[in-house]
Amino acid sequence: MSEQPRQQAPGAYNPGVIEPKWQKYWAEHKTFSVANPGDPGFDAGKPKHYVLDMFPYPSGAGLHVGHPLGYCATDIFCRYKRMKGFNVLHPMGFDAFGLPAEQHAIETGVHPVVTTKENINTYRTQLQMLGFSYDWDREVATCDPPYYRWTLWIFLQMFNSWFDEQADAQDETGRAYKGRARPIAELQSALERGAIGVDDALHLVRGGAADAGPRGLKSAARSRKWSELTEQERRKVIDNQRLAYLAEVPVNWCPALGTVLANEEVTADGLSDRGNHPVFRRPLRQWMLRITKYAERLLTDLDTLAWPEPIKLMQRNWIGRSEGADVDFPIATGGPGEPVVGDEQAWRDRRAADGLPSQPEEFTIRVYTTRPDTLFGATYMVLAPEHPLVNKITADEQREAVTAYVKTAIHKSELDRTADTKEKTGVFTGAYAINPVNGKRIPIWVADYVLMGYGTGAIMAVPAHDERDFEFAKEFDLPMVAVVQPPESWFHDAIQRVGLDADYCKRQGKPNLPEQMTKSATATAGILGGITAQDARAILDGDTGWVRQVALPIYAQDPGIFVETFCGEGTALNSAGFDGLSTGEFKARIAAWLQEKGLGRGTVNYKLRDWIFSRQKYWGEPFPVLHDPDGGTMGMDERDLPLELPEMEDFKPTPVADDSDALPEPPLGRAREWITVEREGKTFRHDANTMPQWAGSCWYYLRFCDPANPSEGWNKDVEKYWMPVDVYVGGAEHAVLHLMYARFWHKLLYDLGHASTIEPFGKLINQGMIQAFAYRDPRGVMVPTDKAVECDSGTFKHVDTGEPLNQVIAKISKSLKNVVRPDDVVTDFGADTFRMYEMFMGPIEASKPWNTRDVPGLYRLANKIWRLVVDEASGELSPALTDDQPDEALNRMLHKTIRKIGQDIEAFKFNTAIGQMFAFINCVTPLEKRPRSVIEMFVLLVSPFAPHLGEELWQRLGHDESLAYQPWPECDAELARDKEIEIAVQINGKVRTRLSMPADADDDALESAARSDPRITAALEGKTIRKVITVKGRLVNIVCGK
RNA sequence: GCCGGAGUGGCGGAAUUGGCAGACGCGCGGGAUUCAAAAUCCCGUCUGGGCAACCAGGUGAGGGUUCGAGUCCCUCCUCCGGCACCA
Repeated sequence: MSEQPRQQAPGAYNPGVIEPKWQKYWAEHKTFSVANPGDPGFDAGKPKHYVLDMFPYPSGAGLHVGHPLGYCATDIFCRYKRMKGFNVLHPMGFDAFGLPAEQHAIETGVHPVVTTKENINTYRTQLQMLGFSYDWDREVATCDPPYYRWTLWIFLQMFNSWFDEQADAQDETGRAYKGRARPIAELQSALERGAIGVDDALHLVRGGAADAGPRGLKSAARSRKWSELTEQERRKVIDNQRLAYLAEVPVNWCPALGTVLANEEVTADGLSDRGNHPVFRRPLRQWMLRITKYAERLLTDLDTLAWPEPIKLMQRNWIGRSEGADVDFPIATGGPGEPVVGDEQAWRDRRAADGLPSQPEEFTIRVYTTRPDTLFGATYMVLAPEHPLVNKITADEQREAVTAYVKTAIHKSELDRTADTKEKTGVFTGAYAINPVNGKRIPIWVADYVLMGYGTGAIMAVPAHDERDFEFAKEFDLPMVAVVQPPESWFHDAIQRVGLDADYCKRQGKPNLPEQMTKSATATAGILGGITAQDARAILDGDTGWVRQVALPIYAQDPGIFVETFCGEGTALNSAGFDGLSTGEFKARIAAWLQEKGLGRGTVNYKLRDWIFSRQKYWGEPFPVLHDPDGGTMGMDERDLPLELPEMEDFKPTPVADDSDALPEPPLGRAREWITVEREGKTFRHDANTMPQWAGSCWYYLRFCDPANPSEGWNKDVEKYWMPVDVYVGGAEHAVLHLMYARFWHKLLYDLGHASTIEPFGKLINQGMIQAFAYRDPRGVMVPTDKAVECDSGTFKHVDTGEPLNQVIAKISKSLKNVVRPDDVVTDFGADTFRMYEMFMGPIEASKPWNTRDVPGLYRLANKIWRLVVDEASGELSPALTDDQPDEALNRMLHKTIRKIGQDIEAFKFNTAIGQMFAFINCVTPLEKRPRSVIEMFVLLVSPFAPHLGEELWQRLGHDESLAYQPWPECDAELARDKEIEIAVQINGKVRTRLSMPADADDDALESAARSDPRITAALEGKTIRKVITVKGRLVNIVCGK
């Protein structure tokens, strides 16, 4: 640190002394511990406020200056709220399970428990050093058995619940909605009573992984009564409905980390969120949480939250609700390789004769589409490589090609499969389906541009009106039929911008058409045939008239001639009885029509997937279940919780090759004694997986309410008092991870009666990222900060090479060596200065660069505040302090400051609140006499920002008690009011002069004052006044002409 | 590609939501104090012209609405964040 402050005078401001003093005082007096309802000392007369920080993962590096940004904000807010008379719950804890500790253990052999404890101690020391007013009695760490006991307990609640989509439910305000979780026992009894049929219980919402589950059972148990099912079948029916369930699903397998990852933990590049290792798809039997059942509520309840709109939007996009239709496409009869049997008429006849929807379920392909209005344009179908029907329908002569394709597609990493090239690949299966709306036979392909994870894993392809299908059809020369007529402007645009597709025309026997078209109008006319040269000219000029006569017929006949496809809304075409309908009307009608014809139904679909909840790791919560030898799984008895992790020394995953089919064995699998449980002569096994990092943070805000409760996760009454969290502050990187998962758990707990609100977090504030300077060499390569040196006046050079460097703003990262630790700043300037600097940097939500150069400005502020009270030379109270009453001007400044700081804290605008402190200081410092009452109030105003300084000055001003619960100063609006204000006088919108006017001067007074001002009369000389606009308290604008 | 957010002095940022652009801080320049320095205090600091009062221009670029635009509308550029073959 270049600028070392020094203390000389005995009474000089010395944060190195006063800060530890007050931190000790707060700890000893438990100043910030807050009582729960029912506890001694609880004050029921006060309103509550629950202010929560996103608790940190205690990494080995300790806090850097980015972490405390949000913590400073909430601390100021909490201190303010206490002074405003609230019971404030402000806890802190540690999200302590997770990969890095385990990685570290593998590298160093130090047990995660040890490193985690050490890191937590470091974090706690750093946080206390910054003077945050947490209630440390409520500290929790998610890796402590007394904590994760209840994480397991919540898991058991999920395991022992099902989601009843028909159930009536209401939120805490009484608003009614459908669908909620219920105990699984209620499903069982309903099945026994026959209140729910087996078929209903088997009806599984798509998107749940169980959909791909026991297909055999599905048809075997279908249409049978509960009493007719075997015990095993019954158990499968029940297990299929649990909100926590086991399923074999394609997962994101990361060999380098030796674990499976959630979709949310895999980046767009197909790399692991943590560590950037490649991730592969492979099927594994996994614990899943049925978050998809909550998709609708997670979506609609966003509207009730005071969250930043961009975060809500990210969640909406992640949930990805869309409306469309499911349509069943029968597989063509006669079987693969056999002669074509069905044509349109034959198919219709058969349907009519049978009065039935075509074929048994096993021989239809169900697709989901958001554009059922384009059904008549479906000219082929595509199955995802993982689709279960691929194998069944593939014709013998295509089998080899299909198998090879499927194999490579499935083993492709996410990276390859979503690579930017997006070149379409695929293989024909040899089989055909019947387009159910017109009976046309259409080929069925397999292609990896269709994803098993979305919709039904199969699509109807409408190349004329879908970009991907269009590309695919062009690649493989599949037929296209236009069924939506685009608006005229589209034709102009398409032809002018991208023209016609030369290659396509060549392949289709229309050689060089676009090339020649552009040459001359006559050539165009010749090529298109049947149109005049004039029309052709019009096409080239992009004139309007030609669309209906020329462009549309070409398009209707073969949309492939155009380079682009039309995916927008228009008017139906080539769609039998639906021709002429707008896309909207068509969509509205077709759902009912499909249903009536037994071909499909309107559906809602979500992108949200069920949550893959197992990790093949040691350092996480173990699953509170027992697997029996028959393959069944039962939840542990709640009384046996917690299930503690076994002692282990080696956490390495069993190595498995990237593309091997061998199952990876998690470290827990090697803890033989722990994992096997003998009971009633049978050998049960615990699960070798653990829960993902997010589990513990899904409910920590509930434990904070009642952290020491030994017999429950939290007491219901206490929860009811504190919840919901009123203000939640943390980084935007959790927009779709933690914030979605926690909402899901909370809703589930609400359904089961363990939580009293449908949402856990009321107001959410996303703190911005603190960045730091970094340096870029002439080639654009980033250079670590310690390799850069400042030359004269703002230019930088490389230490070794001497090359000039550009100073840029970058993320704080170890590799750039631009990490700034708060410890150094606290050592040099004190925590109060650190806090005020972070708050003064800019708006809390904005990203902004740390600049150590700016810190002394806030240190100066702290010193100036100090000197208002203390005489530096003697260490006594400043002789300028008097018992006089403040004059009018000083009172105005004081009350304006009270108002501004209070308003700004409420609005989380701490930067401008500190700006006001500067203004106050600049006003008061020069005064020779400073009324003590005014200074005392100011000390209170400053104290949330600089609490150590505040307490010390408060004490020196003669108060025995901490100021933490002193009433916040009240603003007297009358005293704060300006009597005289400056009015701008404009001529034609340009300020010509300023007048001092009484604050309450009316429009007439303003206008006449403006008109009589000599400068204005001079400027208006020879001009006619057209209009005069007056804005009370602001300005007068005189509009005039020559 | 799609969806968000943001572009204001040398730097961080203000601007009562359509009303005096650049508050406040940093930095820089000048001065006071000091044997000297640190610390502290005072003055100046958007750009161009003028000794000055003052004049002209100015909020990423271009257009528009308005008495008046950093703020609202249209087109475009740049940076940051999210999603990405989602049928």
